Amino acid sequence: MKTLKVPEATVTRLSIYSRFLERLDRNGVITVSSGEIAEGVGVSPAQVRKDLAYFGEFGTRGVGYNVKDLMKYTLKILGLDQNWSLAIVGAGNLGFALTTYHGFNVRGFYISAVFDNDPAKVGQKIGRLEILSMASFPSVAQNENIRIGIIAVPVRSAQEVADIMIDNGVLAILNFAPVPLSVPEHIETRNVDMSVKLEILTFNLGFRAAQSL
Amino acid sequence: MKTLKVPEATVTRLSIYSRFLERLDRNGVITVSSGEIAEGVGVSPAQVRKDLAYFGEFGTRGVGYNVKDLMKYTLKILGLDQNWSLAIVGAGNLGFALTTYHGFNVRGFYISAVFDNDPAKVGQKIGRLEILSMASFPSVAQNENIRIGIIAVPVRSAQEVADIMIDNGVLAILNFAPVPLSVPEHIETRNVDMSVKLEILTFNLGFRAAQSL
DNA sequence: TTTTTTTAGTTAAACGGTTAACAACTTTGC
DNA sequence: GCAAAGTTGTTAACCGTTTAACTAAAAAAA
Repeated sequence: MKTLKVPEATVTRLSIYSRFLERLDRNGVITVSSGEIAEGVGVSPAQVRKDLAYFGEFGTRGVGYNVKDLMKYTLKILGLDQNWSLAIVGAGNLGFALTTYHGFNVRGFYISAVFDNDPAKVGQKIGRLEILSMASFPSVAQNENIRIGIIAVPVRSAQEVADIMIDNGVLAILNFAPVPLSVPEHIETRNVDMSVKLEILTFNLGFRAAQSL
Repeated sequence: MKTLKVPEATVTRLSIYSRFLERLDRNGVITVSSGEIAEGVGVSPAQVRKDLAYFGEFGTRGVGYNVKDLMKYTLKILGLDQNWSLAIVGAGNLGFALTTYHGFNVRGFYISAVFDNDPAKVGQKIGRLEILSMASFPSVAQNENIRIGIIAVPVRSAQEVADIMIDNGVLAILNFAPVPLSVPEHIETRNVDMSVKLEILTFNLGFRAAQSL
């Protein structure tokens, strides 16, 4: 099979296009051009076409793209034509927010379980979910077929949690702890580092100020 | 002044180096080499040296870098040698989590105020902070010298909130709503899109599965 | 004191992603 | 039915980042 390498930036944009297409579809839009998508999400039309070209031909020359079709294609490409069981580890404020975050539940993701090792938290409920002890992670992960884990624990526990996840069949980890995880090659991880983004902002504020001296 | 263009990826890594250096410093490490930093954060030694070279010469050949000094330099470069007043708008679960998130308070950031327009929330407290109505944003932003805003409201309100922030002197916005903000050129914005990261994971899971067929 | 080892800083090459131009195709208007 | 306008898919040039190799300098060893 031809191994076409898709830039991660393309996947990121694809996710954004997909969301934009959902919005268009909800608004009853039938057809959209690369230029309109570009305008809507803040990139160039060429970029939109190039990104889509990695995966096939979805449009009609002279016409554009059928919104509903392209939306379905993008969801399929992103692996969102199936449901993914998530487990969140860490039921602090962030874990709580993630568990109740509606954005996850609308695009193929389903939070199956929430774990925390604080005895004071175990047994409490977040919505429909009871906070479970990490001791039950293996059985729950198996029963619920959990392939994706979300880490919302402090830095000091993050690696340990990742190891447990991986030992129990988790293939991909979204890590909110500001520390790089050490994982086997076949495990996918991405960090959501809010502080880094914030520091890019302060860098730019200071840098610009310095340049305008 | 010579306008050296620093790649955003470099700034991102600088933030990560900086945090790693803090950890080394806490552990009493005096000197560190580019190779050790690289090892610690998962990049190449050449990358570390190249990144630092954008800003000056901080090391000693044959020796390495003084941890404390390099830590201070990176903090300075990132604009973290001063305190930044933040305002969070949106006191839902995410806003609550961000307000209580300790990671922000340790690196030059200080949350000065939390806003929400839900009358049921206004007046309630999150730790030391009372949730304020958006009506008070202008005066508070001025009094507290707020230059950075964090948006933790639903998509439908995000742009409106951004506009209010910008009208009241905010120069940089960290946006947690999964929608691109439309802002004047001189305003810095970055999105923290948790769903996009999650969808990169599912893409990679599916993509790899397809390739191994 | 000289040589070897270590490591930063610099330069150039390789790589990858973005941009822009163009060819192919569809629809619309005349 | 033909020409013009619109829009995609593709190719190639451009640009920027990363990687790697090299040079310079310091420390350690001989």
